[in-house]
Amino acid sequence: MRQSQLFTRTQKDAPKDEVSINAQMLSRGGFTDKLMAGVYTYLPLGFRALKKIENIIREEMEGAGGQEILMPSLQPKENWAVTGRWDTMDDLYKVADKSGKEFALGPTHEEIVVPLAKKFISSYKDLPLYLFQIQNKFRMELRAKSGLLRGKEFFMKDFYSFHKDEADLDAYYEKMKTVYRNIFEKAGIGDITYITFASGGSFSKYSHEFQTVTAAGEDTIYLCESCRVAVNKEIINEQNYCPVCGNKNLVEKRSIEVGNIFNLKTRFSDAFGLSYKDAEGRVCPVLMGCYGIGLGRLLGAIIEVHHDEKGMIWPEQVAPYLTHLINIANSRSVADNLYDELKAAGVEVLYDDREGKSPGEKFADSDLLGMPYRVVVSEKTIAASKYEIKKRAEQDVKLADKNELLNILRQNTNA
RNA sequence: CGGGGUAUGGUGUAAUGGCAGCACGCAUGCUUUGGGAGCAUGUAGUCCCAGUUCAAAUCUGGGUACCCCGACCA
Repeated sequence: MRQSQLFTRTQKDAPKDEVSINAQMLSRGGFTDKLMAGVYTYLPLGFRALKKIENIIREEMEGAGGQEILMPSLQPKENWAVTGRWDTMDDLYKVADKSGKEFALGPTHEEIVVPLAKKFISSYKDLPLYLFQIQNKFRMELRAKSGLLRGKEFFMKDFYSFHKDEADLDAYYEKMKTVYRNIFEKAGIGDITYITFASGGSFSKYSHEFQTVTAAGEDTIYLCESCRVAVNKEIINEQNYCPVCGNKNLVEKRSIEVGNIFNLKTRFSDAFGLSYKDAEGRVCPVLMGCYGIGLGRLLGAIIEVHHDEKGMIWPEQVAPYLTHLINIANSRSVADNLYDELKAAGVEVLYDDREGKSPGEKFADSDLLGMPYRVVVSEKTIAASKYEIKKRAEQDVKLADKNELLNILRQNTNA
């Protein structure tokens, strides 16, 4: 992408109504635009990062046997009346049409996916079944805050598993813990994201959250540093020691909940009468698990964790572009050629081809936007027949000829 | 939903009752090019509705929006 053609430009100052690091940097970098409190537009750079996250998640969900579907956001009241959540879920957006018929804007999709599954599940041979979607959710947050971390409309992956018995559900639930670990590892926050025991509701002792430790978090967890698991503050009164090793010396940390997995058992299949016939012809309830990740929140969490005073520092797998190519030479011809060659080699590159900008301004923009690699073409590099390459996260600058450059960038290209 | 705060060009800000100013951005021209360039000429603003006053960005009332703390948060 030629930066001279890019829809957005950077801003020197953050808008005064954004306080959180992620919102300030996303706004300054032109990654997102706030429409209203808790509701953001993803602009080209932000949308690319979101898509990178989406692709990581999709790959892992498909690897876990998930089949992707897309369910509606506009949902009939009747489905929510069946589970009782029309009246009890107080962050449910309710809308009505001209005739007075009422609808919910989906905050989650158990009320839709269970009746849907009922149309196709009738035998033990149909189980297990794994369905997921990546889609906008709506929740009436009375106090949206912290940029992308808590919104009224947000992009979420929700995954639902259907099982014939508890053993199968439990085994799959354990498997999903590993799948989730992989996702957060790829997203660049694996080392500071901890599986956390949280309230399990009425059907199981615990649910499990994936909590990323950062001062910007709004959750409080108690971490067992040796087991690398945590306990959410919400259950610390019942569970004040490590559930794995019994350690009582837990360390209090602030954290962001980037994922949650939940054992639903028969909570929703009972409500909708979702059952199957076993090999003996007996009617049995289907057991369910659900597994969520907020993509926007994850994106915000990545920035909260990976930034410095100059800007964002994107992990390679979620960066909008791998490389930021900057021309500060008098002519664009050398940089133009390199841009074409990088693209031809499959390297994702944002090319600062803008005229009339000072080098300082281009470097400052590059630091703000935070692509993993910066490649500079200048009079000095042209004279040396080299290119300058620098990692955003590191100070060292090195000169490389074209082959070296392509090798470095290619080995980080997952194309 | 309780409490607190804020609202001035696209962004950040100044002006406490008396000419709405500055910086960045943007536009045009010339110069400039390794860490947020220079000069010149332009562009663009007082959240909304009432009220007080000779006069309101400024005072009063109402509304709206946004931010922060708390509550809430399958």
